[in-house]
Amino acid sequence: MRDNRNEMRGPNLLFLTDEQLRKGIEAMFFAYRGFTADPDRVLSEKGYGRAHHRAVHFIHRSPGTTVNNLLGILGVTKQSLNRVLRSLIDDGLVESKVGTQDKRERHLYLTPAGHALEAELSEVQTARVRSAYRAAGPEAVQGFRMVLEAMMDTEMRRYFDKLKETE
Amino acid sequence: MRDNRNEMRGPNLLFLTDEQLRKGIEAMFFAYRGFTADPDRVLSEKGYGRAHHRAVHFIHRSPGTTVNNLLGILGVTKQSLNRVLRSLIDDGLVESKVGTQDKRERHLYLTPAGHALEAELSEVQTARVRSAYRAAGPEAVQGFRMVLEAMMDTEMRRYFDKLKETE
DNA sequence: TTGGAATGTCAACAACACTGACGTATTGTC
DNA sequence: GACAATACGTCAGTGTTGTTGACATTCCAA
Repeated sequence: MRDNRNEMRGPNLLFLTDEQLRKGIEAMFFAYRGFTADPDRVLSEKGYGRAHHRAVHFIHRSPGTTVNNLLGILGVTKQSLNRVLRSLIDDGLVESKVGTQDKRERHLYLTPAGHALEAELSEVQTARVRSAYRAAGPEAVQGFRMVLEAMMDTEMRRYFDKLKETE
Repeated sequence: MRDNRNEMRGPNLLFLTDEQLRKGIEAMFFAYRGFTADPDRVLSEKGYGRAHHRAVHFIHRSPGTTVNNLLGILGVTKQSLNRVLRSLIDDGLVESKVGTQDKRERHLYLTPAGHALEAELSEVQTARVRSAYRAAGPEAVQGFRMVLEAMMDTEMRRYFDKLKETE
């Protein structure tokens, strides 16, 4: 059985009760739905899915990234990623260039059309996050980010920190 | 084009820059993966998926809830939910009782086996959230919750608040 | 009592993840 | 130069989870 008496250890641990934790879990569930709702709408109009969004986002973030690197970030199999990349390349949103040093690698870039889709997706998703940030205030946002980072797998945090370096 | 010059409106708006927002988006993505990783492992051992987890969670949370109510909370089609409920009922984890007042309704309850699975899933997921909360501290947790709530669709927040009433 | 609304079920299909196996080109090593 | 390892792509098969469409049952109100 889980320790359910954190309350008795002092008032500063009240935020660790099972009830608080469960509400955090539910908040995470509902919020993530909102988080993806707007991009999902845009994507489905164009016959794409969430997987395409993720690929486009991280290629935009790290232009020239290799397939292997993207695989690590997204945490899916190459077969799964390949299906998505295939359609993006065929539709002219992503360009795949053979590596100059290592010709086995493929470096991925967004085409102008790819940048347009990225901008559209980013637009609607950022709007919601911005609105949430504004409503909650700067200190809340800092706490939000701290909890999220602590919630990641260590391996994922490595990728996250790498992306953060552009800060 | 999005306004990219919030910095110029005063130092208190620095948290609303595009860069900050994008990092928030990525944090949300990576953190949600961690958030679901542990339950996913438990579920796949037993031949279930994330949808089963959600159903079990909310039936546990609101015993006797109807299919229709669950539909609203989960935001999927009834056909999709039905498949999940079907397997849970067949496996003896969930009981479906015909309503006494309105015989069209089915009221859902966890069986002892259902409660056991719920406890196991809750255990591993809560452990991660608890650890993240502990690492971030109470004020961060409060901010985390505020941002998440502001990020929900208004309709989802209604469900969330309803669940919160048991506080 | 009859027709419409609400509730739930069955069937078929699509998106997207997975495993496993294999092929090809390139790189690095012995 | 032979050979293993790496990077990428692909084919085939499977499973979960979402979708639409069709349909049975139950309730309620005209």
